[in-house]
Amino acid sequence: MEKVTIATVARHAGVSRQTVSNVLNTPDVVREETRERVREAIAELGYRVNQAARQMRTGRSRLIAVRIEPANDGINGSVLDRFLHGLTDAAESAGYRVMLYTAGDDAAEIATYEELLSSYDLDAFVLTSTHHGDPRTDWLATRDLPFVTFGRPWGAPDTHSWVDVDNAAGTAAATAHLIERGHTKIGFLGWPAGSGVGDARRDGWASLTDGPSAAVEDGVDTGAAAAHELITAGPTALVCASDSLALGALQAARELGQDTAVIGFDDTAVARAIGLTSVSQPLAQAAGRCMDLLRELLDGRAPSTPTQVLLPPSLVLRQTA
Amino acid sequence: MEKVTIATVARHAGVSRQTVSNVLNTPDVVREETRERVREAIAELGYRVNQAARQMRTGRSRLIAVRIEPANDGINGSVLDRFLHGLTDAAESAGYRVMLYTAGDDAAEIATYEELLSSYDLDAFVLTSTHHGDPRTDWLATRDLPFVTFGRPWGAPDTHSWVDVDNAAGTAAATAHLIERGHTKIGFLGWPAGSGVGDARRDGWASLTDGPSAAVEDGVDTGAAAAHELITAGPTALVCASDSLALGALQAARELGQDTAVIGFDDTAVARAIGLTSVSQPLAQAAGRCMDLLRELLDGRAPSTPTQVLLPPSLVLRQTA
DNA sequence: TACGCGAATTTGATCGTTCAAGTCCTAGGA
DNA sequence: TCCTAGGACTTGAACGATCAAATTCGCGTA
Repeated sequence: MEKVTIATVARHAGVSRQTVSNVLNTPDVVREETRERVREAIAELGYRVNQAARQMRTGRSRLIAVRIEPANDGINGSVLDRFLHGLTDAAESAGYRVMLYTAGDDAAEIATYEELLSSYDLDAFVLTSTHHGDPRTDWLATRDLPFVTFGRPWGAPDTHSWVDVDNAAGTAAATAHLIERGHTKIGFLGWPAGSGVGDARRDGWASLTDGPSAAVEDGVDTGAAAAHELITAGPTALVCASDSLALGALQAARELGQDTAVIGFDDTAVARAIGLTSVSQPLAQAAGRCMDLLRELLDGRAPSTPTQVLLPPSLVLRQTA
Repeated sequence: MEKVTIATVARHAGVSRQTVSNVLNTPDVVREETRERVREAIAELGYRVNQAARQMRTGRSRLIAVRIEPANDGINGSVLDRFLHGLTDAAESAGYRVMLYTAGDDAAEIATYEELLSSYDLDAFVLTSTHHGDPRTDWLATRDLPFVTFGRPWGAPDTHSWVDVDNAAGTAAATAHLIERGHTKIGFLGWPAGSGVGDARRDGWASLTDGPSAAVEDGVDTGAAAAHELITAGPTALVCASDSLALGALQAARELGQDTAVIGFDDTAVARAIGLTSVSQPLAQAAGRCMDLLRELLDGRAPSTPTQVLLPPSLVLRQTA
């Protein structure tokens, strides 16, 4: 079977190239009868738009770029994995495709933007792992390029659209659940102050109770050590900022012979494996919303002020709480 | 800054468009002096090839497609994640980019191939999760499309190039390590016969010893139950087909008050988190080799018979063995 | 001196689509 | 009857690269 182009379809339907193009891009300017005839021809011939040709003329590629990060060293792998899957899904149904790239640091990433834009005419970017003083958003914003971040702009004004998970709501839900179960002394095991995410997770817990708390770097061992001390202070339950810390807490409780209730964060594979109750981020949903925001930007129907979406996480109940 | 095309460069260097194109694609036909002059102009203007235009003429996109799977329900998340990262990296340094797609089943995936080929002129595919009677490889092979699988064609002849990890060598290394540590009665906890990967992992263990063994569906609970029985049969060490099973085995050993040595497979986040000794797949390396094979195919310098690459996994020693 | 040959470079056509500027046709108003 | 308006559709040009064929330029040889 030889190549089917817009000209083939046109000939087959007895119209001109442009009319076929119109059926595809601005169907309302074509008479209904003609439109149907062309659509039939398209279906019959199995015609598909050649993106390269379209792109050359319009300058748009229907491609979206996302950075894939090295597998997280810690316990929290596969969060990005799930987000990526959701994004690919959402992009597909919007007629877009996801392209991957890697970059060692922010500067390299910005260089990659230039490359992707000039070589591939990329339509938009989705940024993850936003952090304090992130130079990437500025770079993109200055050039008026469409982008959305998954993660809010920590410490910077909300000058662009973003989607994030409400971390505070997550730990608050966890704390509320423990209170409902009758716990009255609930501790918190988190990270050192300063990271936006970590602070929010602590705040959610602090909004409902005021038990003992500790702050350590993420890790199973650090978590175990801190939990050891914490538990001896008397709480019957611990809310943790990550599954790693929660795992450490469980180990500490076992060593101490205590039946401390423990709740983690991120609902990682580890949590599923060991039956750890954990706060789960709605990653597929977040990806979908990112795509929604991007489409608004790309279709030019974005509101004048950027949109911010904050999604509530859910609590996955298992054995540990 | 306005658009820099090949014509801009040509004007700047005082040559024709075609000469610039030659410098880019077949530098050896251009006189050295001219070549240098053109290269300087390219650098000075920051020129980059427009892939869409190139693609329209050549029919090649320098794009490679990989399917991103829904996050594995089990404990083994992030294996694909790491592979993807490696592939993106390798592709980048070969001048290619990775495009993602999703597909519910093999039929949907084949439909996606058609779409990707006709709309985006995809250059090649990397397939993961190969399985018995995989229709995808046949479809691609019949159409003479370049592809490589990560995972060998289970039960089918080696008619295409593939890269895989030597599962048997992995469990053999684990077993050898246990023997070296003085264990004489080493059991195996694996999956029901029939899956290529699972059988290979069992074979590796069986090649060095002949302790008791069990076969159950993957999972922490199923693993714990099976290990419970297995351990009472007397082995002082267990080689497991997955980290999930290994985790179950550890739980069983603890319940029984035994200090059974345990080794898992895949070196997942869980293993890292709980200190489980595990067999680690060289995913970045596998991705690199996949890309190597693809380049051979794409450059037309592939040997007449397809290449098969079998990579040895490594044993990551931690506390459990 | 003229000729032929190969290396180096240039010119024109082309890929498949969309944009911009036509053409054609019918209906309605003066 | 003629003119205009506007809806429906068509035509030519252009996007930026590469392919194929043509041209130019030395240089060795008859």
